[in-house]
Amino acid sequence: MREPTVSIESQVEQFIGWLRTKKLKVTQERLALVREVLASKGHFEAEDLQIRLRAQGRRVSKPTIYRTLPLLIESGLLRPSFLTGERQTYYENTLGDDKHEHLICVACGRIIEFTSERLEEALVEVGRKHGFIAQKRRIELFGLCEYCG
Amino acid sequence: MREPTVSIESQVEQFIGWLRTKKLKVTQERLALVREVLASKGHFEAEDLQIRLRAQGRRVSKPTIYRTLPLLIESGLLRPSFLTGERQTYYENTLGDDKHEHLICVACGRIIEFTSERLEEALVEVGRKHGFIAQKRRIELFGLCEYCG
DNA sequence: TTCGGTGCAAAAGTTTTGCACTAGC
DNA sequence: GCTAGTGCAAAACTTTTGCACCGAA
Repeated sequence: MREPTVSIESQVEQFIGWLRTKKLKVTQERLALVREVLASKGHFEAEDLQIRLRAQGRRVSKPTIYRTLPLLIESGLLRPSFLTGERQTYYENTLGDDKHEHLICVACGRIIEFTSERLEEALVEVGRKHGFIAQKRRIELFGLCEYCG
Repeated sequence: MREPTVSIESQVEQFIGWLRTKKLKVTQERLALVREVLASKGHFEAEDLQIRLRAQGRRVSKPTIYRTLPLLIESGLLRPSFLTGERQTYYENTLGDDKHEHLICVACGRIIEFTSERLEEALVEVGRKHGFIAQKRRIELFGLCEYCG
């Protein structure tokens, strides 16, 4: 089970700081949304957020959700997620982005997480060579897993 | 400029073979669509295909396009593409998937392609360790490029 | 007190469906 | 000739917008 390396509340603080930097207001709706997004496992869509919040007794409108998602993306806490050919916009928080790569089986849909020290080193070399400062990344290999190969 | 390693017509043949395997019909519409998709550079959406085909005098309806795209994805020639937080479904063909990775600058949007022998080796090792046979991949690093860092 | 933010209702888009007709096999 | 596939029109959904009201700073 993947555990976030950074606590949710510290990420909420980061978001509040980001809002202040941008001179945007820290509203109850935005706080509820960022907490829900950070607590989410895997990918989800706009409506999932509304349903989960409603289950907690918090009512946030669709327009507000759609207006808040881009802020979460801009602030770096969220990213669109598209492993398969969904027709809708799915999202995923970025808490697990570091050091977790994915092997995706095109036959059974199984997703295997992995880490690799050699991969780490190769990427550091690439960054140095191109003068690129990497912040986040997405590494996905598509193919056949050990059960389907 | 990136050149496909495999010719378009051989990929069209592959698609025809795939259709036959699935006992699906090889229609004019499907052939026109697969050719257009394979000839496309970068990301595009359903309507782009219709417009380009119409410019060539071929008329293919939206429903047919939407019904064909999943076939192209299933057959491995196409994949959804989501570099940024677009609200619509964009696609990209998989011709250039091999040996081209991306550095994406979050500040200026610049996309730098790179290859790395060490990365190659690291990925081979990962596959071997997990009994995974990789067919395609997507490797994207998000961060600041040499001009924005 | 002042604007930016929210919710509602309606609009705008995109993707899907039902059905009659067409064309691949 | 039989079916799967196509196009049209309409429906279904997701996402956006206009506007009046509310609440954070």
